[in-house]
Amino acid sequence: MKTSDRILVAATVAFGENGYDGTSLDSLAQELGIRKQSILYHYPTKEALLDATVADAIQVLALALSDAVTKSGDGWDRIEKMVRRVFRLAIQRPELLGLLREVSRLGPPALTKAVKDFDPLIKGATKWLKAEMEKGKIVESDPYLLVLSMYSVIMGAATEGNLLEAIGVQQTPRDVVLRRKELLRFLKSALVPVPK
Amino acid sequence: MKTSDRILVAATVAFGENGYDGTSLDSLAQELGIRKQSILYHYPTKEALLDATVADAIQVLALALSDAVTKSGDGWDRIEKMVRRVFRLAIQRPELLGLLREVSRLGPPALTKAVKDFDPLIKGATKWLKAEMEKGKIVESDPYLLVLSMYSVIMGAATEGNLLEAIGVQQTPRDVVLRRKELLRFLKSALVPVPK
DNA sequence: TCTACTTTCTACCACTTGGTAGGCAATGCT
DNA sequence: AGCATTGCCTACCAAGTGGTAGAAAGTAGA
Repeated sequence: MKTSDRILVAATVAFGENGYDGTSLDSLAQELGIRKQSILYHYPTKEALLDATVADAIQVLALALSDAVTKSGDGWDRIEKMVRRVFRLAIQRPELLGLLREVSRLGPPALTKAVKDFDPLIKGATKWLKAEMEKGKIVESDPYLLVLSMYSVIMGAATEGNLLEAIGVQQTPRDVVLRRKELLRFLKSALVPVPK
Repeated sequence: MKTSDRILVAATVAFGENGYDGTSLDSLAQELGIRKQSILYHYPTKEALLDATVADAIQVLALALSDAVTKSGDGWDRIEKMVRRVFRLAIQRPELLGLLREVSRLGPPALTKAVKDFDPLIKGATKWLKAEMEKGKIVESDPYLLVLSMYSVIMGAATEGNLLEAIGVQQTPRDVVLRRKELLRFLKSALVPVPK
């Protein structure tokens, strides 16, 4: 693995879990067994490193989502597959979603760039939801607000490992499955029209 | 207002918006027009200051919730009033919820203490939900998971001001009301049993 | 082998961090 | 008045911050 990629991965984990301000280039370098100046060779500033991790995280997320889209039908089936896919990502690489949340807290300029990368995804989802609503497969409502609601639900459920641990909630795979199931029931009852 | 209280308020805002690591005692002091050492007189360490802000935030939140409880009936009415109350808090003092989210990211030891303060609230809510389920006023499901789901939904909706702003979503009072309405519809369809 | 280029390193630097030591004025009690 | 306590201050400090300058080591092509 190339050094620049190793740095990227380690930085994503560190920024996602300890926050941007909570991560020093020195500690990052130590973790990687290199000097801080080697990091600054590949990424000229700490902020540039952050931008790179965010762009990468969004790309990974977009890939996962488009993968779920191609492998799903329409209506509720697609939403369910997307949620499952994101949950899998949240389990395999929790730092990715943590990083995105961190960026939204940091605000501009990092957030502005991130949103630019993310916008096509949101636009696509909104358009698709609108079409599904017209077909009667999804409950009529503001699709934009719906995307945002779903985003926050999924993000919340996927990034609360720390909190759950502190509360004393078990974190076995079985429990994660249960929580995902509950979340899906939640979403389904809110999105799927009641057959008359 | 006592200096120690002024420090507490300013620290809550700063920790909630810029994060714990993103807030320096110097900048905090400058904002208040005092010296850093005056802060350290009232709160011996930065961590002690954090603990104080968290304890205060939880107390405010608990008060708001118990207020909503006393002014509400049962079943869905109570949930709706609680959500409205939390939303009002999120608009008036967004830093409070931001701080709680920050603490859950920071992990122990701050999180451990916070959870200890928070636990009675969760326990109470769980117990109440259970009773309502038995009365058939709320959909049957794991009350514990339900509390957590609701927590993340509300928290997400309430703390995403930054993100919405970056996306370009309007933030006028009217828009906030719309989002709250959408969230309530979301929760209601998931929680209230369909009358047969 | 010489040379050009890439990569990583050592050596610094100015600045900021949380925290200590101790002084000094105001306040209130005896 | 004398005196202790409270509250805020100045003066420091050791450690850590992101970042610069430039040397050394490897690598590949001529």
